[in-house]
This record gives sequence, structure tokens and C-alpha cells, in this order.
Amino acid sequence: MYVKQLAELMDVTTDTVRYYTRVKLLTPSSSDSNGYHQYSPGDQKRLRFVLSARQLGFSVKDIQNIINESEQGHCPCPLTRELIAQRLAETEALFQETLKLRNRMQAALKQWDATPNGASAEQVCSLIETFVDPSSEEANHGS
Amino acid sequence: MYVKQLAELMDVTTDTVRYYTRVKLLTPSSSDSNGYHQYSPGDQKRLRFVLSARQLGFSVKDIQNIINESEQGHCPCPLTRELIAQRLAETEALFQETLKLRNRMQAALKQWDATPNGASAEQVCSLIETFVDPSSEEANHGS
DNA sequence: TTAAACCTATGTGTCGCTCATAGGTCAAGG
DNA sequence: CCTTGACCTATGAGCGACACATAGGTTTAA
Repeated sequence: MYVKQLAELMDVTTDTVRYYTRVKLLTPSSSDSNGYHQYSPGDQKRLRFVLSARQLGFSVKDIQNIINESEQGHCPCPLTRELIAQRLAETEALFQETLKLRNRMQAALKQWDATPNGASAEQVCSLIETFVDPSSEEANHGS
Repeated sequence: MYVKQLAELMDVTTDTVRYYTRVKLLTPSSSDSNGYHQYSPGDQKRLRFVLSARQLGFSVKDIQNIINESEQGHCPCPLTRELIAQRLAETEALFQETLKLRNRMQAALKQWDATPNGASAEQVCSLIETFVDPSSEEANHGS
């Protein structure tokens, strides 16, 4: 089967399939009379694996390493366990950062709802410049 | 003042200062006998503004647009309000995605703690291939 | 026959920096 | 005086996972 057929079957774009092909996660035969890439059922399984792994937060490089391990006859599971621990830690960090950012943004929106469009020179944007992050202000509330 | 002094003062790297200079968010004078960039107190204020805006989730391009608006004599606040609404929506989406990813990863870790290193051929990594996302399995629990 | 819709390979753009390259400048110590 | 080291410059490339653009070849149906 050709790129588009595989892409539609697995619900991804042809660009994604071609990208995975480029980085050798997929290895279609490039034969026929024309030079079109022929994807086999094996490639389809492989793509399903790649997508599962991406869903679990593995990077493309991680997946390459896992596959290499497997193709060299080693059991890739220990590597898989090691990698997901790392990626989970990173995802947790990203999650916390995103949470804090979201809170700051919501606080700004709320604060600005009660703030007029101050039109001063000397400043670029008074909204941004006068914003005070409530969460960085936790001390000295009752002084 | 020179790059490094400004960078240390604002607690960023010289690379960051130079990057903002490259994209014209900072406009130091490049004079003297040598061609070194001279950052003025105005640049320092500008950098403080940029960092505040970045903290609030604005992109560098957003900040350029806000500054342009301001320099053309318009009040940038309406644009600022519009942009933060967009960015907040994006951040909210990222937050939800990251949350779901984290949950999938935690579920995988947990599931795999009770799973041996299946060493099968026909598969790349049995852990990944046999993982079932509990959150996508909400139906038919008591059937 | 020609136009639509497919395919190919390759290169570039995204975002916000970070790192590397190759060199010029300047102050202090031997 | 010379060298060493710490500073500075400009520019280009790298990151990650694609998406988009370019330029062209192929197949199918009207």
C-alpha cells in the first residue's frame, strides 16, 4: 500500500508517515516500476507501535533506541522502563510549569477585568507592567 | 552597559539578551570606538517588560506586536487583552493534554510494575504493545 | 489530451532560545 | 612587551516532531 492509504488507515497525515520513514522508523520498499514507497503489513504494525509509544510520551529517539535494542536480540523492556521514568519526570515538570503559567494568566485576566486601559507614555503596556502575581505575594498578608 | 552586565542584572543569559537584540526587541547603540553593543537604562526597562510579558505567556511575536502598537501611538491594551485570551486558551489545551499524558504514563508505570519482561518475537516491546489505557476503557465495567 | 489527484525527494519553517565558530578587544601579570 | 584570560562581536547551526512548500513524475478518468 502507498503512503496515503496507510496514513488514512492509521489516522495520521502523510507527512507524519513520511517523517517516520525519513528517520527510518518505517522501512518501505522503494521498488515497483515507479519508485513509490510500498508499505507492507509489517510497516503497518510498526507504525501502530510507534504511535502507541508516542502516546505514552516516548520521544522518536527513544523509540529508535527501543527498536534497536529489540532488533539486536535484546529484550527492550528494561530500557523501556528506564526511559518512561525519565519522561514521566519531565512530563510532571512540564505539567507543574503549565499549571503555574495557567494560574498566572488567569490571575492576570481577572485583575485586568477590573483595570482600565491606562494610556500612559513612559510605558509600553500598563496592563502588563502593573500586573502583580498574587501567588508570588504570599508573605505579609496581615502585617 | 555591555551584554553581560545587563544579563546578570536581569538574571538571564547573554544569549537571551542577544536573541532579543537580534529580533529587535532591544535596540542597543552599536557605537564606541569598538563596535560593542551599549545597553541603556531604556533597554533595561524594555527587557524587564519583555520578561514580564513572557512570564504571562505571550510569545515573542506577540510582544513585538504589542510594542509596535504602542510605538505607533496606539494604546496596546486592547491587543494585549485579545492576545492573552488566545494564549490562555492554548495554555489550557496544553495543560489538559499534559494532564492526560501524565495520567497515561502513570497508569503504564503502575501496570508495568506488575508485568514481567515478556520476551517474545513478533513484537518490539511487549510492555508497550500490551498496555491498555484505563481511561479509554470507561464503558462496560459491570457487564 | 488534458486536468485532477496521486506520488516522489528534498528543503525550509516553526519556537525560543542554546551552543558553536571564528575572530576582535581589553586589563592585568610575568 | 607579550601573553593569558575574560570579555566582546556577528553569524550559523541545532533542538523536536512534524507541517508546509517546491519541483517534478505517474496514473486515471473525462
